[in-house]
Amino acid sequence: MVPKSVEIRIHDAMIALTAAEKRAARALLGNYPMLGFAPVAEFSNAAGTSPATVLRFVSRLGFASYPQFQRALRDELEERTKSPLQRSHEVPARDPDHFLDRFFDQTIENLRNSVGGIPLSEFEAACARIAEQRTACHLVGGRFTDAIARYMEAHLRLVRPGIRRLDGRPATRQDQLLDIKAGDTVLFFDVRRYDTDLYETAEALAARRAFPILITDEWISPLSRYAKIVLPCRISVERVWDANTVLFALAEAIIARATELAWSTASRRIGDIEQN
Amino acid sequence: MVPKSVEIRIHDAMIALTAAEKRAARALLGNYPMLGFAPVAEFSNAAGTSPATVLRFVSRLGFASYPQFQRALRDELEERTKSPLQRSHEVPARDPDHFLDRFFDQTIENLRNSVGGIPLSEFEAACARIAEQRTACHLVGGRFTDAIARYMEAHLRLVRPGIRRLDGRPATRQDQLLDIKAGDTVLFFDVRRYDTDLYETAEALAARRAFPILITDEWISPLSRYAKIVLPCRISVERVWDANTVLFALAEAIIARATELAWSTASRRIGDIEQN
DNA sequence: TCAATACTGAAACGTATGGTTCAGAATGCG
DNA sequence: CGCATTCTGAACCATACGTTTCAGTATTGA
Repeated sequence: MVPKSVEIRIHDAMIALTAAEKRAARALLGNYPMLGFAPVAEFSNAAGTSPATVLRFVSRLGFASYPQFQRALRDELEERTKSPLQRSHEVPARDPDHFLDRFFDQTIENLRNSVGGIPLSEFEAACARIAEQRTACHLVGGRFTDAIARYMEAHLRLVRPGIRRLDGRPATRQDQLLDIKAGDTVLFFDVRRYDTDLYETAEALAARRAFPILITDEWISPLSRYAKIVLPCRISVERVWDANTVLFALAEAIIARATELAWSTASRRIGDIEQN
Repeated sequence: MVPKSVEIRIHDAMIALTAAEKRAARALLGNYPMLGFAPVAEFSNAAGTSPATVLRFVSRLGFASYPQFQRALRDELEERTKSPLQRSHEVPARDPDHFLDRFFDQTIENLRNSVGGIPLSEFEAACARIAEQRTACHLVGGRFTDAIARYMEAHLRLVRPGIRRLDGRPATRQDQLLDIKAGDTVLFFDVRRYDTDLYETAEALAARRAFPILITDEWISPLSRYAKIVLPCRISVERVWDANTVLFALAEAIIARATELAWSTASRRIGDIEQN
């Protein structure tokens, strides 16, 4: 029988490990396999536990001694670097049908497909617009996507002044609309089970000559009617759930790109804040 | 000055090495860097020379001792595996250098790597715990991750009763702690620039016998000390930004799985809500 | 061919490292 | 709440490991 990979051994054993031993396991997985080449004392230090526990951990993995464990790591590493595809940090093959793996695979698939559906020029234009500081920038999300709007708000506030997030409640929204000026950028998140309230909001904004950008799903929110820029994402997962991870990823990409574009001011603001 | 790679040092030194030392050098280059992790005796054996020669060889490379040489190898390996390499299996991208594509590629890579680092048993245990309705479930996020906590809150509220999100401000947090009972689940999000406030919170919770679950980054928040379950994610993007998309994806996976597990009640609750 | 020099590995040494024990702390159960 | 059990790390021990020494061997130049 081929000896099992150390990584797999850890996963298998994980459930039976004690608290301190788990810390050791995590530390090792955290920078695998390098930490295993360190002396026990350093390992235990990095894991925040005692050398004794590390030794127990190693023995639970089925190794007779620490050196033997290290040798296994070395052999494994050798095996890996010799194999045709340099699969330096590949997923250890385990049950490919497990929920988590399937879910992540699907998410990855969505990300892939989404990239293709987003025109680069649109993406660039959106980022440029958001980095543009002469006009204010407003963020609006729906029931679930509001969280994404908040995330973006928290980041963009570091980058530039004039960031606002519109509150979710339709009642207060009317008031907030008053602050939006002609030329202001408004970034909408709207996905399936499209929010009908938003529809009115968008209409009002169009009348005010704002610049609406829409991030939506593959079925495209009716808001697109009013949007100057539309960025569609693939969100369905196995036809059961809709997953907003792709929206989130896109939000992060926009944040990152806008930060680049507005770097001259962003760096100053960030610097100021870090000092406190 | 940045320390030179060991490999380069060897090449530089090669010309000045003696015959037996060259054998050592070749052996090391021959299966680099694994042989360097072996004890001196084994190294010398593999190189067909004596331990003394290996030591001399190492010292010629400019290292003060064999352990120091090994540490350099480890650091180097670490550096290498952390860099954004291995993008062989990818979308036939149009402009592969464009920001958006690169960003998504990196995110995909992070998702891939993250799956490997999360033990299924831990993931399952966390979901089961969150689906468990006899105890309350509290969510806590940091500066940016608070948005993710909110997202999760919005979903889990549909699934089961007893969901609460702790407010970010340390002042109000004290009051909120009072509501947490022994056995309650507390889900923390904590990534780099770890929130020191959270640390105290976690300590207090541990004293109250709550059940802390931690979602963190590859460097593992110090909170892990108190956590019963730790789910680490890969978040670094090209060493410049940290991206929380993976955290978000994990949050969604947990939501989805917990929904499955608690389906009997979840379906009823969702049905009730949809009717309105 | 011989002498001077450099190289090499066997053996001896001291230390840092892995391993073990045990008392105290934490945990879980009745 | 208190007992039994398990877990944990401090202190200790044995030894394997890196290191040094030194005598023997090869190499080079005269």
